[in-house]
Amino acid sequence: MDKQPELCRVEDALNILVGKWKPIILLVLLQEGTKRFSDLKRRVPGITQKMLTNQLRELEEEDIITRKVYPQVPPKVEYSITEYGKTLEPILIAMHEWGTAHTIHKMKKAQQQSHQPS
Amino acid sequence: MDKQPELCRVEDALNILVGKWKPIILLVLLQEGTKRFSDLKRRVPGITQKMLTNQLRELEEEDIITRKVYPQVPPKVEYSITEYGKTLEPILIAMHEWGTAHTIHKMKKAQQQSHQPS
DNA sequence: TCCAATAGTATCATTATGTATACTATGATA
DNA sequence: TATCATAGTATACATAATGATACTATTGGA
Repeated sequence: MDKQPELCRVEDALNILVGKWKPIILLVLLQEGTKRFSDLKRRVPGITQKMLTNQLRELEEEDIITRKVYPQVPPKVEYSITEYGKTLEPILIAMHEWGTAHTIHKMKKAQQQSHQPS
Repeated sequence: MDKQPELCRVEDALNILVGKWKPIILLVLLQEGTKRFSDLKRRVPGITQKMLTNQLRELEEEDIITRKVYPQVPPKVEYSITEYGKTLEPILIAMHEWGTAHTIHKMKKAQQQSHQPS
């Protein structure tokens, strides 16, 4: 009856980390602290306003970041990691390390193949 | 000039872990060992043959799993985690634990909101 | 001769995700 | 009065990911 739902909890972490832009947004906020919208946009080259807004809203919805609006003109909005969001840091770092090692792994594999053609 | 490429290595781990089905496929293979195609299909409810094939091919391409074909009729193909693939286990487990905690976090939040309506 | 079983492909439809571009509000400043 | 800046929203469009369904090859057995 019960289809091993416990195996699928990984998805919950994944859904927060994925989206082409979330990891880098989170790493920037973790490593560099609170940032305003336009600073984030500059810090994440290539992202469109729509996607940045979109990803920030999703992260806010999950309590990973907070959004603070200053009632000024021109507008000022600051985004920060929450304490809860900081609990993701070990995963982010583990993934970052694995990702780096994996990039090297792939380079080595590609080299071997160029030395030993089929 | 250089746009902090090191921040994006997370993506490499992510690209292997994501796809709606990869985490559960990997967890099944890690926890239950070698499995044939049809067993995996049964073990991952809801996946289509196309997606299972697709995800397995991508994992194989990255050296995370191996594919062993037995020249029989009807065909028999076995999939296993590689030693290299096993290096993903800590991340998978960390994500699984975080995901479980996060599910609880969301439940509590939902409860609070039902007790304190706006 | 026809069917069953396994491990797939092939084709098309649907959704999700991402991009491009234009547009808005406000008040300070030129 | 026109222009700038910020933090968006709205709209249309393009591409990629996923899903549903039907189909294939092989050969031992009914």
